[in-house]
Amino acid sequence: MSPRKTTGGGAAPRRAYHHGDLRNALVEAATELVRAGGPEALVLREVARATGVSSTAAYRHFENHRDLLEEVKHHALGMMTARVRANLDAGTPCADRTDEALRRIRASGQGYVDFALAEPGLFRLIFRNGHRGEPSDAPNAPTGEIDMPPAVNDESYAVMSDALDELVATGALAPELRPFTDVALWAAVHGIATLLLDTSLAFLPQPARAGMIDRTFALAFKGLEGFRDAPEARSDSP
Amino acid sequence: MSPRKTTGGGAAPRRAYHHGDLRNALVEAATELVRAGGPEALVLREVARATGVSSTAAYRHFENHRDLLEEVKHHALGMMTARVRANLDAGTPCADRTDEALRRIRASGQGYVDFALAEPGLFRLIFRNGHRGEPSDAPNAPTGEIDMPPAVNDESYAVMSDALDELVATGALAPELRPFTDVALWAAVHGIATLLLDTSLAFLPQPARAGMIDRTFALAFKGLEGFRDAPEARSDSP
DNA sequence: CATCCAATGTTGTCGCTGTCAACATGGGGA
DNA sequence: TCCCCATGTTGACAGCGACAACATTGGATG
Repeated sequence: MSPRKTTGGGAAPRRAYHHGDLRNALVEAATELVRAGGPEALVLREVARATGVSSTAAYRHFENHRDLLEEVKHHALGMMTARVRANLDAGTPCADRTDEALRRIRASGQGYVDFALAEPGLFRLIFRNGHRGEPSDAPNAPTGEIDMPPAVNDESYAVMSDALDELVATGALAPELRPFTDVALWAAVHGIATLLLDTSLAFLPQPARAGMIDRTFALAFKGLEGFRDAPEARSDSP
Repeated sequence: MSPRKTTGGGAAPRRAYHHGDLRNALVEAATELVRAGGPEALVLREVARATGVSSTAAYRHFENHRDLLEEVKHHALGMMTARVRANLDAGTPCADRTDEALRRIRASGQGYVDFALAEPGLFRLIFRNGHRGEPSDAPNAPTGEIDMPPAVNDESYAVMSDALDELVATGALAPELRPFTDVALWAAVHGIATLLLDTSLAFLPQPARAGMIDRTFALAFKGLEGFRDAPEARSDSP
């Protein structure tokens, strides 16, 4: 089945000592485990077993369990951004710049939630710091820069962030409110995805879950609409 | 130190064979472990060690690892609701019914985030389904009822939910938009808390983090403001 | 083409964990 | 007073991550 780098054409008896592409095969198998059972399901020995290799073979390609997990995380993150981008390209662009920016925000957010619900195991892995037994905590670390790109998934986050800049450019978003609004939108989208996965909301029938997503998006976009003018102006009309 | 159920007043030599309150002591020690290192740090043998008891003693009070974890979860959830309630009672009530409802929503949300940032280990445990190796997935399970209380923490959630009902009563929230809006608000609050804990946002300096929380709340409340009228009316003025 | 070495894979082992069965203890009801 | 069962202990097993020592090659070098 899998393309082994065997010398002759013999079937099974003479197993190739060197796998040829073990690293990728391990990542693949590990990804499958995480997809099926979440981050906790990634067991080194089982990955080796699934790949048909000895228990410690993985140590030639990864430092330790954590290292392999990190690799799978990157892999999963790639799948996620791909999904977001696909969802982005699926829709038809709007002529109006503001509408187009809003469309992109909505599309990327929808793709984000779609991925989370379609691949809960991978999604849980992506948002996970703190390995087995580690303190998993590093508050106020030495990052220095405030305006660093704070995203986890650079691309899909950049889409939304750029769209917000575009809203500022078209006058649909008050410049004073631009900072941190990307994070606020991200929070809404990430929050509904997480809640639908990790709380009792997971047990609700599909229509209710869809309604919750819609309402969350509606709330966020209504809020964004309200961000058109700076908060200082208390009067209803100029 | 700890009140053992010894017969005499002797100091140490004659250890009481029966601990007397082992169950609570175990939960306490386990909670401390989770507080320090997150859910993964809960190790049965270490809990026993910390309590000064044999490795398998816990099995007289809990079915297994998962069972103890679940108990700690309940314990942690109690702490969280306590924090929310404290934050709620700390503020001064508003005279206006609408303002008071909004104040309660904001206060409970703020308490929610405060707890998450103050106790990341416990917070992570609370929002966690899927044990070691389990599928951790149960979509569209047999819950039947749609309008069941979907919350994890009944009390603090009920506060917000009741406040939304109050907003409908005072005319500050369109009745058509009332369903699922509780979840949408919860998503925003839960989202920002989760992001600040589990992503690179955790490394940003405090002012930036505070700004993100503020902006998230502002976005949510602006959205709530926009929920005053039903979405069908497209005109700007009646 | 022959040689050898470093990359790659294996075996054996250690300490740790969760869990079970069998045994020990003793407090409180008959 | 006695004895039973809840409570705690000891010993063991399998599975895990990780390391050290060994085996096997493929490809660069002569």
